[in-house]
Amino acid sequence: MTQNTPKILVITGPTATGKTALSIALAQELGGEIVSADSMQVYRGMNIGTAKVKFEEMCGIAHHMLDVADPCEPYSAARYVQDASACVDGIINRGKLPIVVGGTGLYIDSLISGGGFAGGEPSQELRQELNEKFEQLGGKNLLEELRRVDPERAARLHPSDSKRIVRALEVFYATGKPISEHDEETRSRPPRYDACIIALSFKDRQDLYDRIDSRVEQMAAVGLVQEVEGLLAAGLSSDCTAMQAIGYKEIAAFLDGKISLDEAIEKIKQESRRYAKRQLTWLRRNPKINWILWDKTPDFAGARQSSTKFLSKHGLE
RNA sequence: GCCUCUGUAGCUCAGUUGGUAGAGCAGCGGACUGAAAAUCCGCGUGUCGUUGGUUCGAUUCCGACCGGAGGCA
Repeated sequence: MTQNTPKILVITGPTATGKTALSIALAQELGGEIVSADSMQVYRGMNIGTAKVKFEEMCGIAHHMLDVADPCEPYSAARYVQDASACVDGIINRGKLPIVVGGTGLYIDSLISGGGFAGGEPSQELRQELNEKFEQLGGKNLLEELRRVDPERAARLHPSDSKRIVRALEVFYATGKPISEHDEETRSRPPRYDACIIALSFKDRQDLYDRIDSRVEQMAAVGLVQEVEGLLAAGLSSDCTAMQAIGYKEIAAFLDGKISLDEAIEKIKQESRRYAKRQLTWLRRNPKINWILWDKTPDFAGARQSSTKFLSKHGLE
């Protein structure tokens, strides 16, 4: 890492662990601005179901990377890196501390690491063509096709992993270069930022799950159904990326008469718990993370103290 | 009170003509580089209600008891 790699603070962790509240407290204390790292909070109008910070809660702290896309347009990790790095650089130029906060691990890692993504703008036509081919010929055959041009990547993928097989082929056909080669090259570049990463979670998994469950109840109580209704009325359809969001697809199924509201809410809770588990799996492999583990309930005063400690250890503040 | 059915994994249940058991869902672990709140992979976690009896051996057969459901009174 070179001497002048800009330093940033990252606050992450699974859903419903208090990232928003801690980030605002730290931004006030340290003179920071917040850059969201959440793949669903980028969409306008998706507020309740994504637990987006409310204006009153911001306490005057500048927030970036919220509401930057229309729910019907496809957003992506690559676009995120482009947009968010511009925000981070702007904050640094203003002499303030960038605080990246969110739970989308791929977005955060991609932002910090120096590499870009393979190929240029992905072609929707090519991708759709490959998706159809996957449907028709099956994963085994497509994986074989990939093996001929990129044996290294093919060896790592399971025949059922449609998204990754399709993407790997897409990159090869668009650029003539195997994605594995590209990834190797990009991984060796120096990181874009020198990040002090703090992750929040609970000591006891059950406490995390209880909190997720009650937050979902809250969302339902303050109008999640109406929010989804409004989005659907405005033209959001199930093939939009935004409709992959937990909370939205289930309520849409309810509004469609496929399941009851109770079933939808139970499903949202369960999917959120599973999502939190996947987030933990992602985070646990990163040895650089400084963990703050809540005992039953968040202790923000204590968290601010340990955060300051982590930051100074990192040469920040 | 009597009769019938029932009790097996967290849940719903299958099964063993007697050799200590397996599915789905839930759960847990993992992967992840332009869809990532997506996508994908792996893993049975068990006093077979309790207690006696028969048996080399009982979750399985028999008895009693306890819990649950239904029926007759």
